[in-house]
Amino acid sequence: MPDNVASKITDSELEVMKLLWRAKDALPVTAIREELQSSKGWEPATIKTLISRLVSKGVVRQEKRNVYYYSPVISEKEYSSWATKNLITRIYNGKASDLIASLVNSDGLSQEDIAELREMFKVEE
Amino acid sequence: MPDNVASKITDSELEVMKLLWRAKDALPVTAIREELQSSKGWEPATIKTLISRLVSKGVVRQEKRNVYYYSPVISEKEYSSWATKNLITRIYNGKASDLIASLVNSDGLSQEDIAELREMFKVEE
DNA sequence: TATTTCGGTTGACAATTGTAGTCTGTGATG
DNA sequence: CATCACAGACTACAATTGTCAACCGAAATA
Repeated sequence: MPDNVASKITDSELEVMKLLWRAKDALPVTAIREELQSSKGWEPATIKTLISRLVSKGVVRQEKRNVYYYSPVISEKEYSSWATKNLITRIYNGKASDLIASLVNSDGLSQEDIAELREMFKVEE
Repeated sequence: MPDNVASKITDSELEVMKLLWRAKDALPVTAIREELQSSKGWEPATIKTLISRLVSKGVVRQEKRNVYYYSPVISEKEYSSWATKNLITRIYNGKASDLIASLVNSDGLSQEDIAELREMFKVEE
């Protein structure tokens, strides 16, 4: 998750990553194409480009079988926590609690979220 | 804060915004240049470009005096809460509490942060 | 007033991103 | 076996981004 890796996952590429993360196993292009073609309306060429770029960026691995099978090199958790820390660094001066305060003060939390958070931060030790 | 506005503030541009947010009043290029030239090592030309782009994007306003004075159209709070919600939508499936859970599970929070959060989510009613 | 300085505008240029077409070889199918 | 479909590699191309230079007119200064 160094900057030079995860930061380079672009919006479109992220859609591919999400699909790979959802899959438990490596996927052939066929499967990737099938899903993204209908869900995103992308041409097969577009999907192939995105996959290649992810491979060159080193965030997707390809295993040779009959045909290449693709799987993520970085996990969704790694990526999302990296992206979150990145946001905190960039716009909350590194203070995670500022981020959360901002959520609280800008109606960014649903009742449900709040309930879960109460649970999460209950003093339990 | 509509997508089409805030989403277009790029990394370099954000540095300019931060400076404008810090200033209580509108600033002339001189002031902006002075600060960013040393802090960021940018050429005056670069700084002028960034300002112009922010103006065309509608996130910075220019007031004509002897010389233009620049001030932010969107506040830092608006921007940061927009950016946060954007992150939540893009990578946490819209669940703010997932973001926070990710912070908790990835050592993204200092002891201090946690203390503040306990305070924040204490069941108080 | 002649000269210097610099704000504002325009242009530039490489790298990245979003989106897609082409070509070639090989495995699937008739 | 002949043909087809498609995976993979390469090319394309406009828009955006990061950086900056050049020019022009006005303000400051000598």
